Amino acid sequence: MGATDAPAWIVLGRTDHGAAVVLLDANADEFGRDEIGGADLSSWISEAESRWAPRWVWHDTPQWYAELLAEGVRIARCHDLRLCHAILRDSALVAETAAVRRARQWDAAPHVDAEEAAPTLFELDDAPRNAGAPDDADAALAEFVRQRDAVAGSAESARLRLLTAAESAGALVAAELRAAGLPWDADAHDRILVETLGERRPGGAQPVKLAAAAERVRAALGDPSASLDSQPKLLRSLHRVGVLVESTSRWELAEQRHPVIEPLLEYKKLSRLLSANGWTWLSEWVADGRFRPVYVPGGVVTGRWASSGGGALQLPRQLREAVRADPGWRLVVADVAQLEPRVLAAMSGDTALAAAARGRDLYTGIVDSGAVATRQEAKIAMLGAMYGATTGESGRLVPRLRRAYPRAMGLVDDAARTGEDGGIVSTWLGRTSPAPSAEWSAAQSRATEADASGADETRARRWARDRGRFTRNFVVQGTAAEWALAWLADLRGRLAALPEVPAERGAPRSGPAFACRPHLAFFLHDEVIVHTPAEHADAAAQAVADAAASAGRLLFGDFPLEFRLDVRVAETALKD
DNA sequence: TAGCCTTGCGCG
DNA sequence: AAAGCGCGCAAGGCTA
Repeated sequence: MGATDAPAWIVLGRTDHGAAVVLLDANADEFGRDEIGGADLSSWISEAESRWAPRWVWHDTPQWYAELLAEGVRIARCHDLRLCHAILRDSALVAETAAVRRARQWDAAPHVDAEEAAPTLFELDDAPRNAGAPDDADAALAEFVRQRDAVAGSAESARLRLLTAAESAGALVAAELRAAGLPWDADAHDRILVETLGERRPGGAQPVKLAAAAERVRAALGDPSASLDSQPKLLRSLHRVGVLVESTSRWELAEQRHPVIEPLLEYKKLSRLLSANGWTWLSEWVADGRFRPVYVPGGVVTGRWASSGGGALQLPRQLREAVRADPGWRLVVADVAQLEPRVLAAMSGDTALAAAARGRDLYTGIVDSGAVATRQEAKIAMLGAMYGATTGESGRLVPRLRRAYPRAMGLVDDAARTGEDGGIVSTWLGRTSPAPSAEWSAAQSRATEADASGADETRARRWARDRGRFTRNFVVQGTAAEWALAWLADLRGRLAALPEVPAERGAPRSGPAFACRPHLAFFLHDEVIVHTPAEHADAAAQAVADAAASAGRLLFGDFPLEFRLDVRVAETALKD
């Protein structure tokens, strides 16, 4: 690495023998280019990172960063071309999307590890969508320039810069979360399973307590061979003994009075634990004291992360006790109180709702304002407003919120109306909802034709309402996801600046780039878990809180709203 | 027998 | 059977 001006950006691309690097100045003008052999790549990147702290531009974060992390190289900033392409291509804030939209090769699905990919992935007729984004430097540079132009040409370029930076930072976090893993105590998990399901039995037989529950169900059904795992068969068995339900869901069963109900609900609960997070899950997903789920940034239309494998987004609260810090380490478990209503208050500029949220539980604040009588009512009403409830208690309470918080409610009502009319809506930073499908539009025009049937009209109206509820929620859920990305990105930086502990106090199972300092270990929409040496736990907890305040300012400036956190420092993630 | 669909339930 | 959004996953049943 020779003497050269500091590049603001470095574009990376694959070559046959390693990587091509393109050095760009702050205007994204190229002023240098080099080829690095594969064996030297991580050390070159490491040195460039410490010398210049550039923003790395690459086609797809997991395909570059996983390997760097494995070799102990951490970077501060990147620009993920695939993720940013998806945002800019659809954003209503971009005035001229044609160039980005034309670059179809960047419409790539999230990368899936070769070992996890099903063979069919490459046989489908929409193969180009799954082919992955181009990985050579010239293609990356060209796409980067297109994206820069798209952002620069926007009247809201500051928001789009923030969004693309946050999305890219999220991609780094996702790779780091996978590399670090969530500390998981397999023995504690096993104890929970044995305690709940009973002793494991050989030969694939059901564990003791589960089998006992099954026997009680069969006794109540008067049928020793009744099948409990097949919905149609179970339904017929229930009908035979006079339990006339239409489904076998918990909600409907719970309303029935019959000796079979209690053991059946018990059986379903235990059976669910066994199949979703039993010993099979444990041996498949927990290795060497870590649960390493695959996070998929931007995997949900709203901008939330999805996950692939391991059910990272569905870990039952029941198992939280198995999340356990390494010896001498602690967990900082933090979640945001009522994130979405707070985000709604901020983005709509509703000072009355912000006032209700100040210094307290937001739902309590709504009660104190006199809009509704109880906290439970406030919660049901607020969720109903954000999800589009029209019936039941929720639908009945929403109008009271409309009177008390017209600006906030006006924002979601407008989003719903736009969606019903076939329009698109955008989050605070500019992520934009997909346009309606051709089928949806066809159904709407069909309903306006002179010979449209009543069924045509009913269907069109139902689909319009469905879409209205989607766009109503999109703006809130999507902006909440943006806030959470900003929180994560800021927190990641703060944790990296905390002091290391000596190597012998490290958490070697967390991977070389994290082993000796506080690091993120889990993220779920509005919650983070940080794994930290005990002596830095307070500093890490402070970082979590400071990052939340920082994220609020980054998105909403001086708007008087706090994002309250519930922060706990403990050895397990068990909720008290 | 593979692949798709439905049901049900876990999470926010 | 949730009312009212967004997901992933396992299991059974159906179909080609």
